Amino acid sequence: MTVRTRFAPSPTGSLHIGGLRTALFNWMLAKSKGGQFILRIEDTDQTRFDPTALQTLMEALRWAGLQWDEGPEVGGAYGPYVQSERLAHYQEWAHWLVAQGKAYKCFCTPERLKQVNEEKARRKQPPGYDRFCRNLSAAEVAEREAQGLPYVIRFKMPLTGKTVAQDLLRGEIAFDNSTLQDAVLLKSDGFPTYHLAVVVDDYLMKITHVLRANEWLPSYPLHVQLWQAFGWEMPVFVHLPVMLNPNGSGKMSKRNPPKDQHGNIIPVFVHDYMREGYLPEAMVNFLASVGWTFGEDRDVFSVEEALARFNVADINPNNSAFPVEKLGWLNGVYIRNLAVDDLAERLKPFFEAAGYTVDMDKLRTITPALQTRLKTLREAVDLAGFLFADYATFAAPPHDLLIQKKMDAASSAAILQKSVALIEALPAFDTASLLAAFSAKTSEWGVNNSQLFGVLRVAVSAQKISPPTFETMETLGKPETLRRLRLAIASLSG
RNA sequence: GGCCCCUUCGUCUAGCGGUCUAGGACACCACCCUUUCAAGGUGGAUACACGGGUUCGAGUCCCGUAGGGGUCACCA
Repeated sequence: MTVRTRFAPSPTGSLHIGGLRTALFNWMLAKSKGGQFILRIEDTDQTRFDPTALQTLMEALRWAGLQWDEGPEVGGAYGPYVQSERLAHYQEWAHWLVAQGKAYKCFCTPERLKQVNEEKARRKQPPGYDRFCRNLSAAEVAEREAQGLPYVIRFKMPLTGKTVAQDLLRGEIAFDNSTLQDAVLLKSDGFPTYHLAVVVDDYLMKITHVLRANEWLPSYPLHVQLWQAFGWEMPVFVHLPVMLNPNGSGKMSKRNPPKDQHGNIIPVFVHDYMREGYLPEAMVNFLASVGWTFGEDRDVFSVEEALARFNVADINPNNSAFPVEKLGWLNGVYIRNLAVDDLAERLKPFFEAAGYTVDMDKLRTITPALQTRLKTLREAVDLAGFLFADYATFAAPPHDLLIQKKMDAASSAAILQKSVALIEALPAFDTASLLAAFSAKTSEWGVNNSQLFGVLRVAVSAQKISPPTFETMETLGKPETLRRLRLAIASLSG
């Protein structure tokens, strides 16, 4: 039997980082077994539908390399893959359950439901539907239908006994049926709830393994009962651990975004990570290693290597804090492993997004210096954006930035004067030549490396932190370097 | 609160009854290197939640307790 897994998000907004991991595990299981990975869109809540979400979702999945074998834009033998286009199936099966006596029509209004719950709250009873319509006689039902009253279809949960659910990671989980509800299967607008749609579709689409967030565990017995009521053979269920806030205090939420130790907001959407310049390879490596381990004490691995040894049963069932710091480190590792030209190409759009016009020759010149300094691609803009700014707008840095430890304006200006002369006399203008020429002068000029290179750095970059000074100079070119040094001298003497 | 899940360093984790004086990684600290910032090198500190069992032997199995998390919609 070929393995078929699915990722079934609802298009209500951007893709959550946790959703991407759920998709990844599903994809890994299918791909590691030579099976199919299906994308299904669960848009059964008309009130929360976001028309832009589907595109965003597919973009994020493709960015991460999780191409689906069946689903929107690619089709497949079990379509359509959008639930709002499959209403007839859900209605058919919901009414089938009613005909079998396993579900019933409920005519209770939202107002009555609210009243029931308020009454229960007053008596300190747990909330829930009181099953009023479950006991309606055939005549009473017929009468309400004749009146044209709207209704929902509810599942007739067994009142006694236990529902035993199987989870691959946890074994058997038993629930007392008496604690379970008569859940709504079909809403009054004719749309199914998640519970009905997920069971019907997983069956119809021949899904063999359901990997979903463990938030679904509480409604799992309902699903088990549904599968049994239909008489269908269940897929294997795996409830995935949830990624919590970095401090472990709760789910990573969109409304209260988590913060790191510096008070910076930690993004929860995949698109935020794309925008910050995380590499998809690093992101996949990272997500795969939260809840699952490659083994051999290895933390850096390719997705192909992961596929070769992936086994769902090895997933760790306990929730985990979202290790952001590790993601940054991993992304840095992947950046450092990139070929220089590749990195330069990936960096280009980030400079452009910041409004700079990118000269690829310049970018390639400075890229090796940036490579060991980045955790994200976007950080390159803060570090080296000045290289791509219009030279005409360059303003000489202020004194206090220029003047290094144990130096003053006069000595700094003097050093810069000598530097101008040295560069002008230099036959070549590249990092190695500059380094050799300047290194030879420190003792003669009575300064140390830190002082000399420091004043030069600030003079050409106007930044205290920058890529290495001579790489920066080479990238700027000789005329611009000299111009900036003279500007600094003028600034110091002014 | 009811129900359900989970519990090894600050964090992600290895461990599936003896090889554990508990291994790796991130973060942290120190030192080295050094042109700022990084990267790199070396070293260091830090964990089996607690209490009972089972067993010759428990981080590993069982039961309690505690803690954390999830969930209680005509949302998914």
